[in-house]
Amino acid sequence: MTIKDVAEYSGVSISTISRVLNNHPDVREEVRAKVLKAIQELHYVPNSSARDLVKTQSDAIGVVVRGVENPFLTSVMRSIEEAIRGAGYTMVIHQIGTEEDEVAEGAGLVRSKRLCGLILLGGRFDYTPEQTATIEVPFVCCTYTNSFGSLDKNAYSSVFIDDYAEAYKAVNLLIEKGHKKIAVLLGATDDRSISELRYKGYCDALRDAGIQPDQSLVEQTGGYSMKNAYNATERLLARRNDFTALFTVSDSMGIAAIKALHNSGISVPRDCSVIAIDGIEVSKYTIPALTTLIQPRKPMGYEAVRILVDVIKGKKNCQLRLETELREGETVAPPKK
Amino acid sequence: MTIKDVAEYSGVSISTISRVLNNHPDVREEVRAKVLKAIQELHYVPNSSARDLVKTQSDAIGVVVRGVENPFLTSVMRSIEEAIRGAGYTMVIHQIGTEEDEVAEGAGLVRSKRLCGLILLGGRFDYTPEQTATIEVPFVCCTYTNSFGSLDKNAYSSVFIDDYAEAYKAVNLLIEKGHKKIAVLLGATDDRSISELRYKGYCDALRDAGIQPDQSLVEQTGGYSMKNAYNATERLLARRNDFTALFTVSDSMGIAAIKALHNSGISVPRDCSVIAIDGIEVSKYTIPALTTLIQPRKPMGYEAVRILVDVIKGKKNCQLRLETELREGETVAPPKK
DNA sequence: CCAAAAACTGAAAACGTTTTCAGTTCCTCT
DNA sequence: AGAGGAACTGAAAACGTTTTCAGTTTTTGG
Repeated sequence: MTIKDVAEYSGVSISTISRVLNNHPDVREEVRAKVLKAIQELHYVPNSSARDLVKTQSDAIGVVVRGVENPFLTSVMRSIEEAIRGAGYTMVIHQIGTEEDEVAEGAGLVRSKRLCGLILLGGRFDYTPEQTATIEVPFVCCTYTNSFGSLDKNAYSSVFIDDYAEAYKAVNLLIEKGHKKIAVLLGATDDRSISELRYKGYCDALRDAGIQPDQSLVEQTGGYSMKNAYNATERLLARRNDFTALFTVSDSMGIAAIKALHNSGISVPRDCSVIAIDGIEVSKYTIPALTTLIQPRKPMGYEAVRILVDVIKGKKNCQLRLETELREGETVAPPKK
Repeated sequence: MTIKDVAEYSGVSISTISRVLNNHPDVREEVRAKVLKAIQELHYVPNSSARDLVKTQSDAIGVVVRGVENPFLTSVMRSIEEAIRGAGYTMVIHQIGTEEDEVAEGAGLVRSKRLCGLILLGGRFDYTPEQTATIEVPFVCCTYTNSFGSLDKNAYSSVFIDDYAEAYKAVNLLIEKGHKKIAVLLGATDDRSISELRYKGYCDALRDAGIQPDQSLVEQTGGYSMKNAYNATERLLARRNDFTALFTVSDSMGIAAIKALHNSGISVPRDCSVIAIDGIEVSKYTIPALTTLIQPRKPMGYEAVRILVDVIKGKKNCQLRLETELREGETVAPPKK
């Protein structure tokens, strides 16, 4: 069942069928109707391989995602899929492990699958111009800080939150409640810029409040899994048990930390407040419900795709910063005195 | 950069390059080495559109997933992606809404993207022979009961758990602890077979213990979201508040139900025990940790892909039943007095 | 009513592979 | 040394589209 069959069936040439399929204006309304009817009746479906071949590009958008163990990213992925499908494209997905591969794998995908665009989801983003040049199609970096450092703004697009400012906001909220000994759970050591920036936000919030940051209140989880966060909290507790509040860089980490605190007989928020960043669904239903800065997951995905499609269609690259919104849960309270 | 360039560069014909690329035996070792070197040096990447066109099939496996709001499915999806990538295929993903579309959308995908196989993830599975015939490639149904009813066993493959037996197991566990008034939270009304079968398992477990099932202890959530489950629990509580245990058909629902119970002043497990089916990561870290029957998520995804690839390569269809494993959490206790 | 423009249509080339078929070269065995 | 076969290679067709270019029909304006 090819375009040729449709042509014969409806008594016009192959070219006309193709024109109808691609909404070219040069087709008489009458002919168009006839062709559409034929397509219907024959249950014809165009062969996208053939189309891609001549167009030298497919309608597939690649999504390279790093750190799928974080449910927050899964959630963004879902909205990306919706948006991609809504825009008439196809989504090809690719999870990756270590960060270094990210660009390289993405570039490989683009070349072999003739992708028309790429979304890099979940990693840091401070690639070199050489690295980004290997990606030959428009791409959007989604979630997490955009480090504008080495790259020409017009070379890429991104949708992101300001990790520094959001961390500052979260920690400041704890300070406003009266907390002074505030611990922090940072992510993997390999996602430099995110942890670095959020750590910087944490430190600056403390300093601006006249509190000297204390290294022994800082713990690296070494990965975004809940298990890692649980263990990190135990390490932290083994070292210090006098902090009255804890800031974690993801909701998952926050939930695991609360469990670890609980298992050590520390009640949240009575003995220790907890605040996180992400705003995943489940953290509304934990006991106590997590207080967190909600990242706009849906908009993040939608905007990433919208921007990508725009750039594919010829518009300029663009960088979009989104803001979090506080969701007051039940894990933040003033410190006991 | 095409195969032609590689041919010229290495001084052999196009056909030979193709043979090297496809590991045909008829190439002298010396020539093969020369060609591979050329490919390396030119950074040649084959154009899969062209390849797919002549092969009349791509290397893409479609995954049609229904009910992504359930984190359990997301988790299976991840293992599917890993397996697909590991087997050298590409994953094309497609979320769908209502069940009726499932087969139709899948079939459409197959035809237009020339998929070489399909995985139907998360829905019930009692399609008619006519429906399945529209899918022209091998496919595997993954997760949830296989209703062998109308279909020839050789027409499809599946990886599933026995919803009836697992529900029976869960409820029986509560009965063994001494519970008699056991409520149940069922899923959406439109996923007939799953809810039906799990409901049947629930009823039979009760009857076998000499307890008459009671309609007023049964509540439909009308969807797998946590919000739905929370609301359903409130409806249930408005009607009855004398049940001592609750069985929910997913972990997410269990977590939301516990929150609803908690907010009504009912403590789990002191006043009410809860057991669920799924075994997602986060339910280990809730307070209290959820007692649940773990579905083997990783094996489920891996096996689905393994079977699919086998069938693509010519093996017979196969139906694989997996078993759950109990994870003792902190939400099940004997009833008060 | 004619010329020119506009609207529409078809033939054929092109996209980059795989694969068949027909060689050609190189062994191996008598 | 020559025949027969094995091993290897290349030319060309085919896959199903899109698109260019040229041709035909229809419409418009004078």
